[in-house]
Amino acid sequence: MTTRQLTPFEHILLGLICLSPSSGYDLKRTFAVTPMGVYQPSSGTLYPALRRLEQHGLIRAQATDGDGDGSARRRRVYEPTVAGRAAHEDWLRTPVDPATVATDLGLHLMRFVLMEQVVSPDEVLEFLRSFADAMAAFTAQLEKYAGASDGGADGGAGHARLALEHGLAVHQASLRWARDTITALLTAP
Amino acid sequence: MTTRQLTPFEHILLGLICLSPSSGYDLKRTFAVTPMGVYQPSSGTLYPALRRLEQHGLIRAQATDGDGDGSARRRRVYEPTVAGRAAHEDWLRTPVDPATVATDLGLHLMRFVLMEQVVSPDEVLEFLRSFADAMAAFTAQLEKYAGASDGGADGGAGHARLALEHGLAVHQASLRWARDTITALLTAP
DNA sequence: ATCCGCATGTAACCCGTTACATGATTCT
DNA sequence: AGAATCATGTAACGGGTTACATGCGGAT
Repeated sequence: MTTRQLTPFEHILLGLICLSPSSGYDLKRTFAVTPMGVYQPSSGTLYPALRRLEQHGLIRAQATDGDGDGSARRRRVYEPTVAGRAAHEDWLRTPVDPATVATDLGLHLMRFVLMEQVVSPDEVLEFLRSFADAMAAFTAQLEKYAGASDGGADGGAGHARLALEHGLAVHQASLRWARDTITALLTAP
Repeated sequence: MTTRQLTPFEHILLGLICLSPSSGYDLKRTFAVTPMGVYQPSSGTLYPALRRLEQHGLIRAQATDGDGDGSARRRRVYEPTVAGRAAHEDWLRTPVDPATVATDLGLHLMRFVLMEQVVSPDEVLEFLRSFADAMAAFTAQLEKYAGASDGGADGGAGHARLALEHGLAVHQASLRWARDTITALLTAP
């Protein structure tokens, strides 16, 4: 089986199911209630994605147990298979790609969240260090742009320049967070 | 004509063409060279999008002028039509939707960049104020989450909590930028 | 003469969005 | 009984990604 690689969304679903077995509706509520609710997957996105994960053999619907009484509401509660857990941990351990750290910022944060209690604290620190390095390189790149535009025709007060400073401020905040988090994880267990 | 509304990418292309007439390749280079190069549109994205804009009557290929000599390289340089400029300015003037300010952060920044010299300084300030208000509401929401998780089972040191603080830091930086930019635009012409 | 960069496209594939459809269960 | 919520789906549509195709111009 060629196992075409999963989409980010599928990876996140798999991760949430590894966290605790869930039905599609559970996952929907998770997105709705938690701070990651900035993204609200629709039924048309969610259920087909779960089916794909199932067909790849990464998750399995818990036997609703066709017990005699039909009282139980029709629910498909998924749990990870062995291959599913392995794929998820592989994903968590994927090295940080400096080229994607700015575009896929939220995805990296999701990885960090899902790493808890799955990979070792050392690996978490290694992840954060790579993340910080990539972010530092990115902000340096932006600063180079800013420096270059200093002698520009518009004197450097145009909207483009201001927007550049927004990017700089935001990513510097991200970088600062990463460094603070590293030290926080080092001092406190 | 029903004029189905444009995608964000199409809006940005239209805006760049309004800035200065460009060919597809010019636009590609623009994305490659400028700080917005975080997104690198492929040919398969760019050229069909330009054709769609053309079919909507928003841009028009400058007559390459079928002059006698075939020396000129085959290039399609687009310029905005009257309807195109109107659509672009309408887009720039679209009120800030608080619900999308966090998810479509980059898009709002692009709007700000393209506003320069197209809409009035007053409108720019109004945009920034709406943006700042929406961002303030968003950070307040995140702070509410953070406060609620204080008494959580994990004591509030888990990765989820840390990731929440990342979001808070980043969006607070964005908010600070908006406020600083407002005052900067007020003091300096 | 050849290779690399310019310049524009096309086609398959697939995922996400939107909207609609369908039942079962609990609440009032 | 009727409404709202739970719960899972399907179908059409459109756009982005990837990969491939093509042809001309200048450089070595």
